[in-house]
Amino acid sequence: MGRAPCCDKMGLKKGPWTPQEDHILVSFIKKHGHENWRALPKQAGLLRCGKSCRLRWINYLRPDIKRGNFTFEEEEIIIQLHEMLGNRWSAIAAKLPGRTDNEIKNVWHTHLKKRLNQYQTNPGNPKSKNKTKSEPSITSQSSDEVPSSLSCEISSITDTSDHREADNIQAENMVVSWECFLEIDESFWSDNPATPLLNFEPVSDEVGSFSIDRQNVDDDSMEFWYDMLIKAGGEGDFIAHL
DNA sequence: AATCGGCACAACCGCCATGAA
DNA sequence: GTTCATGGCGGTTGTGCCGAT
Repeated sequence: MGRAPCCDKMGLKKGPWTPQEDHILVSFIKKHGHENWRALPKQAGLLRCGKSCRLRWINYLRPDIKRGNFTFEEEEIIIQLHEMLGNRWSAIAAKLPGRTDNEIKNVWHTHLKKRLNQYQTNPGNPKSKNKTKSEPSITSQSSDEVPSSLSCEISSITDTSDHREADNIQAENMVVSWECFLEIDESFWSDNPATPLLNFEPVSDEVGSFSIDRQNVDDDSMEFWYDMLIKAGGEGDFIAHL
């Protein structure tokens, strides 16, 4: 009921698009727009179904498509949005101008899922990612010493939640408390191998605190946990107080 | 040089939502 | 209210490329 017949049943072409077909499609859309995808291939003289034309245009031929590799910032945005939105690729794509849901889906399955697994299964290891200006950083006020205590300052809020805070508690151990409206699945805490290092005190899925014993946690793990906090809550810089 | 396996990505498939008739 | 056409979305597949053996 209501479903259009499949392309091959109508004797239409499938498979990779040729440059000639691309040219025909682009020229037609530039001239006439794409008000009716189903009628378009017939009017343009293409032996393709409307669905195929639409996909080709949206994922490849649109003039505002950004070609080339994803930047590190884009990948980080995808990871964060995926945590919030799940596999809603079109919603994620809407936040990344010039990128398509298909492209994001591909990059997720080929790169980012793996990277995320590495973070979670190996939090103590140095991350392979490159540092960028916009990333949170751990800084020590004395250049070559390991900080003995840390405070976390949340300087801004990046999502639409209108109420979120993270407080500083400066002590021997780092203690971070947060309050946000992102759902944090219970399994997140139990599945994470570094959890035993934490003194985790949940009040609810959304509110709680954890402390990290600096004696048992190296800098890379500290950074990992700070990243996790960023993903759950906000953004800012770690500042070490020696 | 040939083969194999993994990766990357374009394209397809099937389902759902929506709106018009 | 029902049926149908269409667009949109997420999952999956097909295929070419490239490095390892």
